[in-house]
Amino acid sequence: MMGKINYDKKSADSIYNFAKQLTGRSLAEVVQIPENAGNARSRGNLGSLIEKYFFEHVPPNIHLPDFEEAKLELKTTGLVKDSKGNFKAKERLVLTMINYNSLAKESWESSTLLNKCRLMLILFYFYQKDRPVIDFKFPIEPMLYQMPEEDLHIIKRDWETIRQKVREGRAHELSEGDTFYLGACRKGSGGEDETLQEQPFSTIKAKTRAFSFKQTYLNTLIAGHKNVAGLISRELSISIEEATKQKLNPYFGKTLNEIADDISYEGLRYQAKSLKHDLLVRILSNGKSSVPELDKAGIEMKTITLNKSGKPKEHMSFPSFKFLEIVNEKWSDSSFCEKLEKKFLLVIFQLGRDNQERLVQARYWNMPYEDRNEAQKVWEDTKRRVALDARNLPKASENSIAHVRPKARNSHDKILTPQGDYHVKQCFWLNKDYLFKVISAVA
DNA sequence: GCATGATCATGC
DNA sequence: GCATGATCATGC
Repeated sequence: MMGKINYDKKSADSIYNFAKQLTGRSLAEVVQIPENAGNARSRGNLGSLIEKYFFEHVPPNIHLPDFEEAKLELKTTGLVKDSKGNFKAKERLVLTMINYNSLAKESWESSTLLNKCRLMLILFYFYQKDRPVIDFKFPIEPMLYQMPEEDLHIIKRDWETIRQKVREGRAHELSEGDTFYLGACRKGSGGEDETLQEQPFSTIKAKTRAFSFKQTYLNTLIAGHKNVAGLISRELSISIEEATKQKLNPYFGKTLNEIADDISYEGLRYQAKSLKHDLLVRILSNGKSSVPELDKAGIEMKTITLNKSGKPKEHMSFPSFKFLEIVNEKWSDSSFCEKLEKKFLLVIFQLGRDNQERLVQARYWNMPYEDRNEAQKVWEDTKRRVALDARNLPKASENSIAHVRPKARNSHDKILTPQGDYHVKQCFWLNKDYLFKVISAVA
């Protein structure tokens, strides 16, 4: 245990410096946690334990920053390691609960969210399954987070998008795909016994939601590349949509060959089926292999190629699922559900009479609520049928929106089914007829 | 011509 | 070694 250094509750810097004592240590290594703290020692909320035993501080009401005088909100959030051993966010960062009735009346400047979370001290612990929370180490320095100028206008607009949906009486239709960095995430049980909330402009009750920073956005903060110069011009503070359009503008109407020439891309010989996607990533990132702004917002870029008559040539695939997992999964926790709640950047190519594909359109889209419900039916049906016979799954002709088909390296790329045999890997696909409807609708 | 099954090259 | 973002190929 360390000698106790005092801190000044009125000073964010002082609180920040005090918090640094945790770096490289666990809570239990820094302060004595009473034995009688009971369950809290092992499974309690680490954030509350930090407040109580480390800061010895009692926060005011939930609408104010935890350190009211310093206008500083304290957050404690988990890290895990990715396959390369780098830290990434275990989950999204919940900022504050949404009250639909008051949100509808708020302005951004006087909002509960900004008032509470304008300045945050974020403590990152390394999550380890089955260990007591007081033994989780804090492997990296705490972060004093103030919304960066180049992110602020995007977060503000996200907030306005959410408020707008509430003002339209559509709080029950909210989805994380509505927005870029700030999400309205589900909060609470989510099961059959979920308590739903009133909303001001509709009699339909809505799921309990909270404002949160998307996991993808948090990841970029952790990776420390939030300041990389990329898609967005800081001076202009333009929207992500506008920045995308500007980047792609020179290439509309051009063939793949012409585009590749323009950006000195040598890879056209290459036969990967992701050629167009790869080309676009290079354009949007100025030659790099990822686009930080799309990553931050968790945006899925998908290409659609139209045949000569203007209809999509192919269905749209998603990552494969595992037979043994889907049978025990819940729709709201499934990766297909998570994907469909995202925002998509659809980049459209069209095959011309000369058999050349040209870039014709780029648009943002997220899947409407009713369509997500329809996709859920396909998913539920798939779950049910996998348990009965993994070789008999929903076909494209059975539903207007989605179906299931193979997605594998080849016919030998198989995994175990509940029936005990091996069958080629499958994934969910959005039907091309549905995609045609999507891109035909006025933006 | 469409529905379904099979497969590509790449990057991590 | 495998997931990824897709396109190719075949049979009806």
